[in-house]
This record gives sequence, C-alpha cells and structure tokens, in this order.
Amino acid sequence: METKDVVTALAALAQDSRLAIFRSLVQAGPAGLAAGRISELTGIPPSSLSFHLKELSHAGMVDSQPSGRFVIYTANFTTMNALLGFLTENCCGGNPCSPVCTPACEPEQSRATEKEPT
Amino acid sequence: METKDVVTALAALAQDSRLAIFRSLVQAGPAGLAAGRISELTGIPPSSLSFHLKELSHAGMVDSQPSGRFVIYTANFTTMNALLGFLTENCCGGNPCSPVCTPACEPEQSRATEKEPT
DNA sequence: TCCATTTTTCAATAATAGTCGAAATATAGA
DNA sequence: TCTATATTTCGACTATTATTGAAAAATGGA
Repeated sequence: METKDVVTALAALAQDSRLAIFRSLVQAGPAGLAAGRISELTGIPPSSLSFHLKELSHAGMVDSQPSGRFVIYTANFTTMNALLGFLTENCCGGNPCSPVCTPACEPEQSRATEKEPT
Repeated sequence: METKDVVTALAALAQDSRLAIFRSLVQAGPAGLAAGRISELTGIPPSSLSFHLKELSHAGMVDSQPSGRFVIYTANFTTMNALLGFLTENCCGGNPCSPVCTPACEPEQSRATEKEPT
C-alpha cells in the first residue's frame, strides 16, 4: 500500500460521520447495509450520507452493489487489513514490535539513553 | 479509546506531511529527533513543521521534551497501539483477525492484549 | 551581555472539506 | 405508463485545514 493510498484511507476514516458509517458496515458484516438503513442507523441525512459514502468508496474502504432499488454497501476488509498492515509496520518500524506492543511504553524520562535499533 | 480520540488520531496521520513526520519518528525509535532534524529529513519548512507537530502532539501521537536549545520529539507508541487496537476491533467486528499482525509482529511470548473498559 | 542557533507564534492567504434541502435519476410493481 | 420508493447530484454556503515568510521567544556559550 502506497502512502498516498494510506493517507486517503486514513482521511476517509478520520471523520465522525464516516467512522460511524464504516463501523455500521463492519458490524453488518458481508451482507452489508442499504444506504437508507445506514441513514437510519446513523442519523445522517441522505444527501450527506451519499457524500460520505462516495468518499469511503473512493478510498476503497467500502464497496457498493445495486440491488433493485437499493444500493447495498459493504465494508472492504481487504483495504482495511492493508491499512492496518501499513500502520503496524509504521508502528513497529520494521522491527519485531515487542517494545511497541508490550505495556512498557510509559517511561518517558529514562528512554533517551537507549540506542537506536538496527 | 473513545471515537472522538480515534478521529483525532486518524486525522493527525491523514496528511502527507504528518504521516512523513510520524514515520520518521517511528524509525528514529525512542531516542526521537530534534525538530530541525525532522525538517531536514522531510523537507518541511520549520513553521509548517511546527504546525504539524502541534497537531500530532495534540492528538497524542507524539511527545516532546526540551533538551537545551533543541526540542526532541518522539513517537507515542502507546497511542498508536491504542489506535491500532480500536481499528482492529472495528475491522474484525469482534472476530479474530489474525492476518493483520502476521508478517513482522509475531510476538515471542506473551503479548499484553489490553482491553479497554468500554 | 551579546550573539548564534533552534523553535514557535503570528498573520495573511489559499485550498479543501462538510452540510443539507431540493431537484434529478433510477427502479419495481400495479 | 404512472406512482411510490431509494439514492445521488446539484448548489450555495460555512467551517476547517494547510502553507510559509517574518518576527518573536528561548537557550547555551563566548
């Protein structure tokens, strides 16, 4: 995943309405939700919702599929996993993330003396 | 981690300059980098850099520590992990989602899988 | 104190993002 | 075809974010 796409994906989720939309879709699972149902669940008016769904879609975070008069939206787990993979590598700096993922991150004063990992 | 904080953290990273800054700091490890060094590495002019560092700091993604005439910035791995935890739960919808951390992040023994009190 | 160095704040501007009612589009069924 | 339903687009507006030179603030050392 290129950083350009990462920024786009992050920006897609970095907004109250869109994060709520995405969470609804994740919770709904592979069956997804119709746009109107998302509007009901989140309280976002249809026109605003459409705007945000387009953002999410453009970022690859959701897919859509017409179904009769409805449009079913689903969370794109592949993109989400790619995003998490990128962030994890960034978080871990390419090293095994033991110093990161253990609760040993709190000492603030005495870690400037540690040497940089390879 | 509350969704408000998640949105703030995501927004902090959802920008070219800030993602570059954060990656530099992750790569630098716990020793961190002086502001001027970040400016050199990223090519971001000092005033812009200061703006973005403040954003990152406000989001809890970086910490700073004066050191003489320098200000040393470090990535806040705790926040980053909390963010990844939230996103992983969102991505997985409460189900196991092993493919996220497989490549480089294999824990050697026991990783503290901290749960938030929500 | 005075100076060089480092970083932040200020200020003005440019660019992008968010909101939502109303109109337009598309579809299914009668 | 006509109508009700579902969704998107349009348009006008507001709000937020990003950029950066110049000035200011803070520090260590001569």
